[in-house]
Amino acid sequence: MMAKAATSVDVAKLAGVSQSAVSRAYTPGASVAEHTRSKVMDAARKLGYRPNAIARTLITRKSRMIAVVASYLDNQFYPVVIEKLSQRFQDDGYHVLLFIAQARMDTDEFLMQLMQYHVDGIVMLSATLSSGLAKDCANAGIPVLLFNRIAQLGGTVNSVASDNEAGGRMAAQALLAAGHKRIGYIAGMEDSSTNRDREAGFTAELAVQGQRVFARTVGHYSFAGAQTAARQMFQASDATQRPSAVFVANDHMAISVMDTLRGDLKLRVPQDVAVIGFDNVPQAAWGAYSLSSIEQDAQAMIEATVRIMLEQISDDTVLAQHVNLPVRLIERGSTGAAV
Amino acid sequence: MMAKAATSVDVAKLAGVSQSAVSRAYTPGASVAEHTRSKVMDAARKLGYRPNAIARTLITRKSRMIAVVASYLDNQFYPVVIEKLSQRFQDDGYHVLLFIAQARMDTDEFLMQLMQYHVDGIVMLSATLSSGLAKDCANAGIPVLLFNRIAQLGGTVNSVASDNEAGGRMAAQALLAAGHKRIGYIAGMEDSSTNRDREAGFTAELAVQGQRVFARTVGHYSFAGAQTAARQMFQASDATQRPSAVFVANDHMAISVMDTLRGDLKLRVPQDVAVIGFDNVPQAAWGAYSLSSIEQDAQAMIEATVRIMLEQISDDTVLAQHVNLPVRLIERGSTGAAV
DNA sequence: AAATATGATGCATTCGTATGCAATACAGAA
DNA sequence: TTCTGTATTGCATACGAATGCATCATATTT
Repeated sequence: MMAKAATSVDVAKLAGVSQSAVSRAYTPGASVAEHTRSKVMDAARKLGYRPNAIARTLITRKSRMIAVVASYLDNQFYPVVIEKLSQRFQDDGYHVLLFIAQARMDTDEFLMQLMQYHVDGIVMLSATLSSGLAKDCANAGIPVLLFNRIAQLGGTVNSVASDNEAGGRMAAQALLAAGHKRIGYIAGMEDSSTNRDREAGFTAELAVQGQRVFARTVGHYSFAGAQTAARQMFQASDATQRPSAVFVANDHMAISVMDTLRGDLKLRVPQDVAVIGFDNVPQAAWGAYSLSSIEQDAQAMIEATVRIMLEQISDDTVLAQHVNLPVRLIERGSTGAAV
Repeated sequence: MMAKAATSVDVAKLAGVSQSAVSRAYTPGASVAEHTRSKVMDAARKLGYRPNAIARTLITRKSRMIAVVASYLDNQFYPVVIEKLSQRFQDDGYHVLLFIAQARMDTDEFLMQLMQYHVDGIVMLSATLSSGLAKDCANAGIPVLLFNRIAQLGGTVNSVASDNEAGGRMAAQALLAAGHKRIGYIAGMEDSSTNRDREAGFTAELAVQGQRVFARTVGHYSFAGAQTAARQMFQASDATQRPSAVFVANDHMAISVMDTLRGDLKLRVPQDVAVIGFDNVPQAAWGAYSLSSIEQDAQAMIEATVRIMLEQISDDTVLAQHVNLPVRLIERGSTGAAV
């Protein structure tokens, strides 16, 4: 057993043609007679031949592999995106090399390894990459795309994101329209572009209506961090000392906030505190939460991502693109809307 | 721009040595003088040289890539596993090629593509593979491991799973101990080994105590399917006509069941119906659900998976292994336990 | 029938690295 | 000093498929 796999030479021999003919039989658009092609395919079938993608990559310099870099998959937004993104790439004949960025390891170091595999492109779902590495990728002709965040790295890096600022404004409008006067904000990571933009839109819209953020704490986009942030914000026993509504920078944290409000602090949602999140992850629709949220159009983001990557792979003179997609308010029970 | 990457030949030229010397400088344990190695490394640094993993794979026949096949990432059990599994493989210098099995495509066809990439091993997180393909993999010397399911494919395929039968028994014991007399079961996929074993253990333990399953519906491991299954099972308005407790084949469905019980059917958990799930996904601990569950030791499963894969990669005479790990009951509010 | 265009095929080379083998250098031993 | 052993090094080749170029066969045109 463990018979060494058949090569194009073996197939050629059996089919009575040259190795080139075999190669051409597998190359769409190549110049081969239908007659020869079928001879090749017959021989290939008999031998169980499959072209060796590694050897092909070596000479064509296209691996048809896309690296996808993610960090925490706790936040359900990412698994959903990874699943759909993989499917879309697969539909176009690309394969996804998944890299989980770990806090304890050097992301740059790992990306260098990916470059050794000659990936055709890199999609960064979470961690950002250093400007030095961005330059390396540009030099190597490997397109890079930041998903759900904005590039602060000059013109070589693409980005696909939602209109987070507009989303922040929508969240403010929803809470203001419900008559809230004391509105809090629980931030994600201070230095992330999503947090910055969501907060900017949010405070700007509050200002339009003559309000300011009543309270602000930081949850670092983590479940545990959000719990702490919620406790800090709502510790006051006097109801007038705490917000009557809160905008949480993403759903992942918002769910943690709701649990904390109800469980630890014995506050009702939405009667005592209205909560609105961002992303519209699947769990936001779960009955126990019925979380109002600003929906990101994940499907559109994915389509844009795939389109841009394929464009840049096929033509490396295409300039970096920055896509900003519209978001949408989904009102549910957590802001007092009819469920 | 887009300078073609430096090759070992370029480095050799600059360092004044042969290409072989460069190769050896990067091969642990190869015969190179320290003097030459440092000359090579200096030159490599100047040129930004990185060994080409593709070319290396072609000749060594080891890609250091592991294919991970998953299907639905909705069930949070899988994202968690994928995240940790990727990290563990990364720690050992392996890279994960992720394949999302889609219902509409032929999984076998896709796996053939993976084999073209000369992956060193395949981990199947969900979809099973055909016996024909299993044989192909064995012939090609590619170890295959079924994660969270048992192989029904003879001796060539490894598997790592939990003791699902014991888990089913634990679930039954927990509900019986609470005094329930009408106990239902909501099944996953009828033909999956997990469903089969969990149900077998569950009904066996009920039988020991002189009970039978009071009602049974099928949720197919999907969120929507579980909703339907719950409605069917609990439609009776007369409380004595419906179960007072239900074991749901996994947490993903159990959460859907709880939502349906509370939202649609206006039943309280655990007062009207006790619910217990399987997997102990992160969401089971969320305050709004506080779902009792049979915990799978994901970390141990991952360790076993990595260990087996690495063993088989380094020595293809190692026989297929079947690991069955113990599970543990986690009692929470949904079965009336103190929260 | 001769001239030209078109399609099909094979030859030889290439991609970048690893490795068996022979050659060399240098050490210590006799 | 000469010989034997060991550590380095370079040469040449292999991995498996793609492709430019030349060749040859067939179809079309005049």
